[in-house]
Amino acid sequence: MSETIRLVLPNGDAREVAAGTPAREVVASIGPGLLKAAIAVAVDGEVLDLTTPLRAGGAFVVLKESDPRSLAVLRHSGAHILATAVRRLRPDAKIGFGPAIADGFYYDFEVAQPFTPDDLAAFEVEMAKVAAEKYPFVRAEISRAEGEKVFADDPLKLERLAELGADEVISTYTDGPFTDLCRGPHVPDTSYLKNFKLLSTAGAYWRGDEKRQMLQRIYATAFWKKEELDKHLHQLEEARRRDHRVVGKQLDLFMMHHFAPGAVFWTDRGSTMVKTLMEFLRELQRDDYKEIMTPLLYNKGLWQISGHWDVYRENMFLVLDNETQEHDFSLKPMNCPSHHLMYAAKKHSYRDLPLRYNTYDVLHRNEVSGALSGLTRVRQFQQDDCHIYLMESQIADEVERLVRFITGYYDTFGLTATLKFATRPKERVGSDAMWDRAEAGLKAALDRTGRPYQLKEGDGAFYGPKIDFDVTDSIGRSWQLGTIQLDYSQPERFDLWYTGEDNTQHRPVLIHRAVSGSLERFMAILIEHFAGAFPVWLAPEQVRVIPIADEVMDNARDVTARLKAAGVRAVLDDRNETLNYRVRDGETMKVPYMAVIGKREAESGTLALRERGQGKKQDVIAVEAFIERVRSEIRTRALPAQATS
RNA sequence: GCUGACGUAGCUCAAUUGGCAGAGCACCUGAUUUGUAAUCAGGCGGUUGCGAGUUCGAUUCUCGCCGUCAGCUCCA
Repeated sequence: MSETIRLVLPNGDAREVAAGTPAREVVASIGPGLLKAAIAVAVDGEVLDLTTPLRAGGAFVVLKESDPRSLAVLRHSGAHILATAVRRLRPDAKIGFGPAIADGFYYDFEVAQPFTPDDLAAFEVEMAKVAAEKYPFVRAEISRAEGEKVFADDPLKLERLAELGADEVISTYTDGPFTDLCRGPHVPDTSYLKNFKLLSTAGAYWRGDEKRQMLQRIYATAFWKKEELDKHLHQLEEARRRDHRVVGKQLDLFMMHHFAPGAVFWTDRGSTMVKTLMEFLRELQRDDYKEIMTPLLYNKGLWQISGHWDVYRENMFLVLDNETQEHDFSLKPMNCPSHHLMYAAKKHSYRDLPLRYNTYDVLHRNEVSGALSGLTRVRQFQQDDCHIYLMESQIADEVERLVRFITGYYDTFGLTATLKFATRPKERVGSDAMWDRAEAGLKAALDRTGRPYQLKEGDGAFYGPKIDFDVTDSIGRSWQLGTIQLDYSQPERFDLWYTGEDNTQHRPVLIHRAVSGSLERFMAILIEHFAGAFPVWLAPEQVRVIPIADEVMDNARDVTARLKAAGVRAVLDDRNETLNYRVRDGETMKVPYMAVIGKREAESGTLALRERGQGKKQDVIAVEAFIERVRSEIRTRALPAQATS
């Protein structure tokens, strides 16, 4: 025990202390003020609490509130305090796991009676008491036998205990009446938890395994500062306010029906938007892509070749063949096999590569009922899908093009993309040499774009490496949208060839590419990203013409007709309602422009323009000038001046 | 699929311990002709998701089905 370890402080100073010295003493030796502010420490990046005996030396950093890692410590302690409170009020609760997660923490309990919202409120009050009682978090390192005694009544903990290796340290943390099997680290005492909120309760399988029992999970969050908590809660509120299911109804974009679960009914307004998105994509792909349309329903023979029949059948809608009385047919869940059939139907020259087939065909995937959610998780959807057949030597150029294409598309919506480069997984097909080439090709292409990207080792598809595009929306949420996947496997399964310069047959390489993911989900993201206040080019109704009184109706009709003739989606609001009523309705429907026409405007060939979100501010401008302005905004796909809320 | 909550007019929501199912908005009709976020009056609108059961009587209680929502990955 007389061994000493060496700790190097951020300023370069070093401390030699006896192994086993609690971190607290080291911090205190640096300065008493620092000890007060310290939440935890990190040794070579490993976060430890102040009571932990230091066993190894290394870079020594004291974590204060300002360090993001300390927030995870607070939240983890919050989970223990939650369990402490629950145990007081529901002594029968068996404890599961209670980790910190991205935006807060949770704790899983096994209880005979599920928690109610009233329970949650009571737990929250009790947690505040536990915090006020200021119990220190006391770490203890114990033997397996002791552990079995301490957790004799907690079968879930015993299960975890039994899994711990013989050489692992078994530690517990105690705050007042509650002891948990826990690796730590924790804040010094329960009073550190001041700003927290219990959010929701839901079932969660023990160990995430659907074969195991269902536990009751309580989700919560905590922050150091009240303002941060309030901001977080406000953002949750904002997300609810923008919920595409609510906004979609308000703006009359789509509906769902229980006779077609997981499928979307687009209204004329919603379908106008979807068509506008497709037109935009078509324009971008006009020159270099071949848009094709292929069948939706296929004999299982196709799926046996593709491998879907074995590994994906659960997710496919099987269709009964009336003649054989067998489920010999299936709606397609993906486009690639159909595209391969089309490719294979002809001889291809190397001169024709890269050959890019793109489509908007409808796909069906039989998601389990509990997975469905609004437009973001559906059973029937359209992908802006593309399959590119090319020579290996063309990969780098092609991928570079695709990255520019996809990020450029997102830029149009003001969505910021983060790239993730996913490399070979453990389970994979193909030789190492093939993977070396594929990964090198993708990487070279990525580097050439100059875009930063994250490396996700081992996260690739089984048939090839891929680039995923994560997009951040206007309120900071992240969505996985586009993907570029290299595939050496399907060209073999489908026995695809091209004739090379040397007049022999070669295997093409395949790239799968999607930009929006599904158009349905992309619509959901756009609705929430813009909170329904779409850019003019995308808005289902671009201009609403509002005549003040019947005497100017003819003029208003004429202006509407001129707008329509200029390609503007204009609607005449000739309802027998007050001006105020119609202006309010236009604002509620988030129409970008309202063109109000009274006697003065009709006589002078102008209109009084009211812009969405600009309140009373109004410009009186000539009709022609306005038409030009709107056309220009449509043509340039201009974004709203600010993210309208 | 599993756990829990929920399902009342087109929409948002009411309806005391089981006792005639309501309101606002929307829609229709009429009046009003409006200068920038809801004009007034009248009217239409429901097998309370569907189907059983208990009961004199069910929106309410029980069961089954359908659907919606949250969650079921973030490793003591």
